[in-house]
Amino acid sequence: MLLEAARTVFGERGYQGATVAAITREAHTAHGTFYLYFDNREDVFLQVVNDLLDELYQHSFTPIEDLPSQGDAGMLRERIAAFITAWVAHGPLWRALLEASLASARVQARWMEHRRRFHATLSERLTHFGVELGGRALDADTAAYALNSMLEWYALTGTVFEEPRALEASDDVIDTLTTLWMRALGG
Amino acid sequence: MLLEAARTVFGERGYQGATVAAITREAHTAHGTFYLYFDNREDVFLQVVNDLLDELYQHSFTPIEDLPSQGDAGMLRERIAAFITAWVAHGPLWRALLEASLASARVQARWMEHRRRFHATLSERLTHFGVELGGRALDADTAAYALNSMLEWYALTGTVFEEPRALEASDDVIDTLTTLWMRALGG
Amino acid sequence: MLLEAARTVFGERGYQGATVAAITREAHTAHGTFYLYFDNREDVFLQVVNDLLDELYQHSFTPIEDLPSQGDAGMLRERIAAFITAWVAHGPLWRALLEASLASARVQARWMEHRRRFHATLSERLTHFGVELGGRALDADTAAYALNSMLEWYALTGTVFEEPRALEASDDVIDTLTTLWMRALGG
Amino acid sequence: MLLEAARTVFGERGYQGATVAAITREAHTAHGTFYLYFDNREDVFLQVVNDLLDELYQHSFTPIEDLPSQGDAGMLRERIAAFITAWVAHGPLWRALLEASLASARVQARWMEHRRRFHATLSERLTHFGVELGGRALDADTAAYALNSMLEWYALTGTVFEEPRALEASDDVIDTLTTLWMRALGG
DNA sequence: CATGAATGAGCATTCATTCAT
DNA sequence: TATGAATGAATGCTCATTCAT
Repeated sequence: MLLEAARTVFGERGYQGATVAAITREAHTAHGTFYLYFDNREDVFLQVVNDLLDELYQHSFTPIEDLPSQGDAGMLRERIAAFITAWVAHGPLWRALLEASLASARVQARWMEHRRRFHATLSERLTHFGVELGGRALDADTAAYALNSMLEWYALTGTVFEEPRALEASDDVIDTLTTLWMRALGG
Repeated sequence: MLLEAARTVFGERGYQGATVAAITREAHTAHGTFYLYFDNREDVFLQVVNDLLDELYQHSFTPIEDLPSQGDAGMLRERIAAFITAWVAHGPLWRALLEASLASARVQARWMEHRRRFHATLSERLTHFGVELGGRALDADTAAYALNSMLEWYALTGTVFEEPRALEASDDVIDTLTTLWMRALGG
Repeated sequence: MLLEAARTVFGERGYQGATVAAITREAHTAHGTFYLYFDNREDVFLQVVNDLLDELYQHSFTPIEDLPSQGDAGMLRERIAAFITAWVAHGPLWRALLEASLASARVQARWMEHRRRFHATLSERLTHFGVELGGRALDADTAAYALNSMLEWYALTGTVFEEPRALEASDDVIDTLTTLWMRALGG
Repeated sequence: MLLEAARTVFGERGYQGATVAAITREAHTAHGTFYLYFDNREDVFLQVVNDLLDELYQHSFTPIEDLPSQGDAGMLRERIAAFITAWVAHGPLWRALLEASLASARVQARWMEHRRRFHATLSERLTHFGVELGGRALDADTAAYALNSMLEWYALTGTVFEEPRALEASDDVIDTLTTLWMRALGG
């Protein structure tokens, strides 16, 4: 099937390297068949990453119910573990997503939709629990954005830049990231 | 001069969009002249970003002498401000760097060299000051990597994804990022 | 019905622009169904224009019984009006006919058959009434061909080239064309 | 040279049939060389027909100084002969022009510019000499347009539709066309 | 050192036509 | 009769790279 073939090829050759010819070759179909199902590479890529984005941002990171404290750090740890694991599991495709986001405004927009929804949720939580910065209130939006950036880039650089450290979701890594979050939020 | 022209063009059109023809046009030289000085686009790009990387990782972020505490948070704040400012100042070129890193292993390697040297320094500091996680020692490498990821991705997404939040280095943003660092490090 | 759909599509998109897919889409039939009824685009176009050509050359321009004179210019005027009106009524299809005639020898041949029959009739009339040129006899064939060319191209350019002048069959236009004919024929 | 090769190929294969590959093959150059000199087929065609259009409408048909009368029909005859000869000489290219005008708005516009300038000149002449229609003034614009249409379509159909009658500019043909003009104008 | 014309491989896209169901 | 998925040839266009001058 073409969608699966596309997924394979995007994983193997990235976004720019995935030609329509390569996809149809992988799928054992004629070149023209591709255009029966997709408008172009951008279109097929959007279909490929759509599920992935849903899984990452909706399933693995549902709203945090309670401000994490030293006591119930367990829930936060779980989310972080799920997030990192999801990235590690589909590394090559995330790399392709990054590439595609630099080449296609539509792909970028799709990704950003998901990210923003997640930030909004997170920011809301931080605001609700009144995280403080010294005496002043911590800018919840910025904090949410920054903490998410930490996870995202940690995960992305693992595959994208082949940083061995970030290539697997070991317990030590999860522990450290969780602790950083907890402390940053004043837990 | 060709190198300057290349810098301009990479800034305007990104890495993939920067053709040799565009660079020579900008430099008012003949197309063939390009190949007297550079092997190809990858080569010229490496020369263009070299200075930038030096500036970012060596100048703006020299080793931190003391573990930041609430009292002398000033120094940390300064470094963070310098880091973010450096990214914001050359946004389009960093975007091009990201693009290039996905297309060229050599560009990626060059960037990673700089990053790793910085991580090593930071990790060393954290180890030296014995940052603790609960009773166990915090994994200094991972923590250094994660905290830097936070800054880097915060800065990158500003230009790359046109996230308005991260497009300027406002005082509020610097404050928040500094606080997150301080707390994460147990300050 | 496919034939009607084809007529619509040829009118809307011209000959070259009318794809088999567009015709079957318009007809709400499957793509393959087209080939049950027609060999290809040329074939269906021939069927579409056949009626049109009959109408134009046989109905609107039946033989002229008498040499027009200033007195009974009425009949000639009527024919000319009918001819111009027929072209104006189906402008887009005539445009398609012109296109098709340049792409397909068979379409061209079909059109020419009709034109030649008309010319023959007209030429015969001119010969019969002994139209003279100075002292010598006017070349009836050439005259018939030229006068018909005048009308045809006047009508065609209206739609084909969007010459506003020739887009409607106003009384003034008909008058002028009639007068030119009458005088040319020595009436 | 590419322009000459293009001219040859347009003559041999028409507008639609003239692929860039055919032109470069004829010119013994690489495919890409074409795009060094032209933007696309439309562009090269415009350059090919530009001279032709100038020649036809400016040189062969300069303004008529005096209303032709039976006496000085010579000048009118000369113009008509020149016009018909010009068409006959480059038949295949005019055919291509007709094709191109149906496919490209820019080509059409270029042709129409020339035609309109010619019509304006002719119409002006007719007005100046006060050609009359019965008692009323003949619509000079329409008459000029129609008489030109006669010549144009006579000439075009010769090559385009391989009407043997119109394939050469014989004396008899020129005589007849001249007479038709003279009479139509009331000479 | 500098030029810029020429190259040609590479890729996306369209569409008439076929054929198994 | 009708379907519509599949085919693959054909074509336009880009651009890194070479090389004779």
